[in-house]
Amino acid sequence: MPIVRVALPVPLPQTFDYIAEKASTADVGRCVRVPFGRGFQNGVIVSLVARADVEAHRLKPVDSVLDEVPPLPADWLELVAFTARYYHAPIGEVIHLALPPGLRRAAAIDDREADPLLEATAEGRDAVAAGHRARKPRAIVEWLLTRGPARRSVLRADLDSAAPISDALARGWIAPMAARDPAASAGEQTPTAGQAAALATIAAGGPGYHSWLLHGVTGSGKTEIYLQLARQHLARGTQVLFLVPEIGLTPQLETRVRQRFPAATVVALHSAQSDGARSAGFVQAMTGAADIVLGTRLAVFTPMPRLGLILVDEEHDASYAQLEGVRYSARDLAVWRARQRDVPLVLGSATPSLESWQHALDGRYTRIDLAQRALAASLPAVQRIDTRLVKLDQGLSPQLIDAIRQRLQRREQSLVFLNRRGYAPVLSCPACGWISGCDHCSANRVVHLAEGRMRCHHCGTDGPIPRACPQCGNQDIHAFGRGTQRVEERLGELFPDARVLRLDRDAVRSRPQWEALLARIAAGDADILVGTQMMAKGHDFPRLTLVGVIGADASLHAADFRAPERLFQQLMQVGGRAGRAELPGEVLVQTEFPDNPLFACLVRHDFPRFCALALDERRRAGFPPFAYQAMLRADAPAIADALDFLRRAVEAAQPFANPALQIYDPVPMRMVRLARRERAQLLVEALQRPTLQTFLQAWVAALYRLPANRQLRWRIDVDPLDV
DNA sequence: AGCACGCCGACT
DNA sequence: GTCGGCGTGCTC
Repeated sequence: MPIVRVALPVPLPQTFDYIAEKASTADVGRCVRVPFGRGFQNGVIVSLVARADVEAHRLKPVDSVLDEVPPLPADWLELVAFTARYYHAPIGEVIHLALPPGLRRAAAIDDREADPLLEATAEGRDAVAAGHRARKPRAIVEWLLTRGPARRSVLRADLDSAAPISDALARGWIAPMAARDPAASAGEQTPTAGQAAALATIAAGGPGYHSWLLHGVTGSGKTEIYLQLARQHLARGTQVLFLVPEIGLTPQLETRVRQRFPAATVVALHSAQSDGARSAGFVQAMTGAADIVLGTRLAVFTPMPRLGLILVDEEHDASYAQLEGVRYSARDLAVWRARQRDVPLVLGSATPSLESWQHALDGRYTRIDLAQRALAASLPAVQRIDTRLVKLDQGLSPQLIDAIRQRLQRREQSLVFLNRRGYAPVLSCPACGWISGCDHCSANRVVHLAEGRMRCHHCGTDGPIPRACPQCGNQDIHAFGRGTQRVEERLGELFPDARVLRLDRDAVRSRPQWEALLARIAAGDADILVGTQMMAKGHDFPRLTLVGVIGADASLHAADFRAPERLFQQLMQVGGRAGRAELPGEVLVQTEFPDNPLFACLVRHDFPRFCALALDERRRAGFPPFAYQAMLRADAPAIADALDFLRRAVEAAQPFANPALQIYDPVPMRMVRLARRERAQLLVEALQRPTLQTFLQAWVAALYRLPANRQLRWRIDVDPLDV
């Protein structure tokens, strides 16, 4: 009697065996419905086994094998198994995360192409030539005749949304294209010398595994390189996986890819889309119908039978790391995946992560430096303003205010960059010392004057702004410090005729809102922008010539050893917004520490030098990438319980202790309290990855056996980014 | 995670 | 006398 091993979406570190009378090896990778406990669960058959790992009488029969969907391929199961093994997560949970919900339920899959590639027919041509009086359908034909075949969605987006596409189809003036060449490329740019050299180098690497680190400043044309590489691989008949940090912030990239490859089937995958859309895209990729999969970190789990190339844009971006639930880094998995499938991988960034940079120094990756900006613009002039020497006006130095004034006179745009939302980070009573702490977190509630609320940025709870001190009744309470709202307010007072626009998570809540604001900026309908880190991400602002950075010092001496890396990346990225084409840019950085080497590197745009300094520090301190870390985190309503669990975890580690492995003491987290729970953590470190992994495997198994209160939750974080 | 079983307070 | 609190234990 065949026995199948099934991964189920339960937080248990094991698989479950079932009897399946008619199962064969062909069913491995299929979704199944199985009885589990009281009810039923959907899972995936991961293997066929000769013997169950429990006594035979405990085995239950499979309820049903869902065979409308082709089974998930073996290489996909390997990827999922690797993820579970490396991140020490239950395999069922990894599958749960990697499979679209619709597919897990395995409803009938709609395989027909929802977005056909349309072309003008001979009849359509005649109708245009004859000047047929049906003006609107005729316009569609004319569009296709001038611009070439296009997807229905592209037509919809480009023409009047009410364009009668079905009418034109019914008239036979346009028709879905029968034969298509996915590599047909529209509007390809002639590569610059730098781009051509990069393309030649990568092409010389051949179709097998190779990791390339494409380092190019903002505007050096990395996207064009990605697209030309994609074209080369599409021409070979292979699929391209293109990972991006957040699709929400880069809507124009999806459009650009679709327009570049009108005949290719482009599938976008991200967590914000509907079940149906995600499942459809997943199946299209799995059957090989999709040519390009463009997606966020989730998309690394897309099965792709013809995979030929993996692209990871902005590889340093923190959003490749999933921080909740199963913790994984899509960038690191992409590297594993490229190796597994023996395909080339391109990691691109203007400011690569120190991990990737070091890999390039070690020769594991090959670095390609794209020096110039493609648009013949020079890099912005970066200057430090020593804030110890001047009087600040709501955080703004006289030099910055002057520079903004000059931009206003020249009708250019300025951006004040400040990584702090809200009006003021804390409200406080000078009489009794009361401060606006959050009841659920060890953080302060931030004043949001625009909304008239006090809000905790960690747990989201909010309340009205008190008029008097809740503790002593003093009416004279003050908002200390400043956030984007306060700077926006002050700039409005300083420059009453200027149009000041604030761009932060509070002002931009949705993608349409963001696009509307971007359009406003592009139209020149704003003079001064006040923005947080969301302004650092790749957008072009043609009239922006000044970036003022205020409040950068906070990250300079933060406890997190990665803070300077993030700061430098952020400042380089946001600085890259200044100056385009014919207008030179200027960046003014306000700091009390102008002598910090980080700023010296920034002034010279010397990313390699910054990396050398930062890596040297990391090496001497024994931090990643020169050590491998895992963090055990526990949280409970009371810190004592979290710490107690971690202490017992340390004891449980003793049998597997290894002199090459360092287990640190449990400590409360920097922000102990978050959303009514108190948190502690325990760091484990080794100089070699296998040392750490061998230990973790044994230790995590022991942790599952540790008795723990139901209130207590724990998780392991391999290669943690926040230490 | 669910969802059972299993022993101690206020209720028809 | 029961209905129900959430403390442990299991799920092939």
